[in-house]
Amino acid sequence: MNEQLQPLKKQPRAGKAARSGTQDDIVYAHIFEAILEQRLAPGTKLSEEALGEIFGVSRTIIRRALSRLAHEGVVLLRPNRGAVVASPSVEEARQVFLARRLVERAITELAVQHATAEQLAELRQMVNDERDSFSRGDRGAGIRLSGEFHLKLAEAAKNAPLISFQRSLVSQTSLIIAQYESGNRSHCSYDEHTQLIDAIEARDATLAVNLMMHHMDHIDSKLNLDEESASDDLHAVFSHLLQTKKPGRSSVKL
Amino acid sequence: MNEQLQPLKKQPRAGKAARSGTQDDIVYAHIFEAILEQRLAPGTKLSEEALGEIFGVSRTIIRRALSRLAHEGVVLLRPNRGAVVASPSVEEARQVFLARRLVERAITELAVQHATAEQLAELRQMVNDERDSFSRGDRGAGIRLSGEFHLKLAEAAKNAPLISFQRSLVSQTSLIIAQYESGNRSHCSYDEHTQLIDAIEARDATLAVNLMMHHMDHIDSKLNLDEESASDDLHAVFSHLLQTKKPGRSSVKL
DNA sequence: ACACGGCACATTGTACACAACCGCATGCGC
DNA sequence: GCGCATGCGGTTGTGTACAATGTGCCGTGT
Repeated sequence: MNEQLQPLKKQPRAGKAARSGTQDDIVYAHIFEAILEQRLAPGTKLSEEALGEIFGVSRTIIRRALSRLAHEGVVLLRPNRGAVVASPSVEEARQVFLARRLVERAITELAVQHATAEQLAELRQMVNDERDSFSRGDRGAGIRLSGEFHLKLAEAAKNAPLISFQRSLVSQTSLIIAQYESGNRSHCSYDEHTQLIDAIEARDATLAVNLMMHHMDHIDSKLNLDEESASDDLHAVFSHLLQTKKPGRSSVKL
Repeated sequence: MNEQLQPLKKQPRAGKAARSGTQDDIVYAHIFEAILEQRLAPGTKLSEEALGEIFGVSRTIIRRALSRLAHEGVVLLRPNRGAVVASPSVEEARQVFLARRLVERAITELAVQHATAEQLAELRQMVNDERDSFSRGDRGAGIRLSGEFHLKLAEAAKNAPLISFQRSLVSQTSLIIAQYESGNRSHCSYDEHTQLIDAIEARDATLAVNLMMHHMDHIDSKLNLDEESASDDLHAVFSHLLQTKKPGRSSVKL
């Protein structure tokens, strides 16, 4: 219960997604990463005090990070009752995907217009990183990098509100993928990402948009939203029974 | 400096936009309203302590409200340097309007599909309130209600992420209108709103979308973004010189 | 006279202490 | 035996003290 990390004051945190930034960012990134990698299951309670001890900061910092996560939809903040990892219902997942189609189409068109050579190079680099993660079998990093690819693409569209919205959608999508993805197939084939970059570099808006829409089709075709639609509510209802701090033994005694 | 309001603990706050909710909401709504009504000019510094005294709450509450306003883009939060009322540049305004066209189109299509009779009735009621405000000459309330109309429409679209995004876009749009609107024309003709409701009620998606797009055209044609485009960067740069707590005397001595 | 450096003030960032609230368990009454 | 009231533990909500940072002013040196 009180296994405490280093107070992370001086930790450069070269690893993973932890941006070198304020303590907020570090805590935020760590929790977010833990959620994406399913080390924190949907429904898990996120106690402020416990997190504060773990990261060696006060509840103030934790609270801000949780607030930010709640704003992006990956954490649910219940007044007077604490925060839990969000467990998006099938309906919520559908809404997120609908919104994403909309936004990705617009982003693609804008990126065709505005993407610079440098940005395209960065995008190609990200696809490489993504491929590496999958080849290493690091599923969590793969999901995260794949999301960051789409976020980077949004930056190429040069529209601040869309970037912000995309960030929220990508976060939620990652959570949904982590929760609903069927089988062991790679959820976001990097080949499609590469083709997309090619189309953007060729300034072929029609092709790029078509590729993106097919990409979206592939993503949600890999999720078994339809099948679980009946049991979904139950899963959400009972998910708090499955709080497993340690992996394994995650079943509930009946 | 220390003219303090009632501690607002027991104030039912029947007036205006102050929803009956937590203290956060009240402070948030008041500051937001003040910004829309231009009682707080863009660039004005929002000191936590001063606001705390004014509203009779501690800095904790103020800080949350400011954070929320910053999320919606109407307040700029500079680390270690406090919060100021955002002063969107022409470029930022263009980005917001681009995003809004996108979102409003989608919302309109979805609203045609999903709007209930009850929601349509509420929308008509809001148009009435809006007309009343303009006939009373209450420009701030008019801008706010007009924004709330578009937000209500988003709710009819039944897509949570879009609603959240629309809330942010509407807030920023309101600020832009307050800052850039030329002349004294009503900025958002309620006639167009009424026609839009009619088209939605008739389930005529094509007509509704056309009306909405024309509505968007009208809104930004009323702003003189183009004219100020040359001086805009300068305006943003020098806006901190114009911090006028008292109206009048807002010019900078050269 | 101007520029640079240091000091003092003001404001924000953080942590902590106390208060309020919720959920649960125990025990009483029916 | 069942249902409800009440007390208790724990968690969150809020206020406040202290630390850290940024800003502006003033003095000094060139």
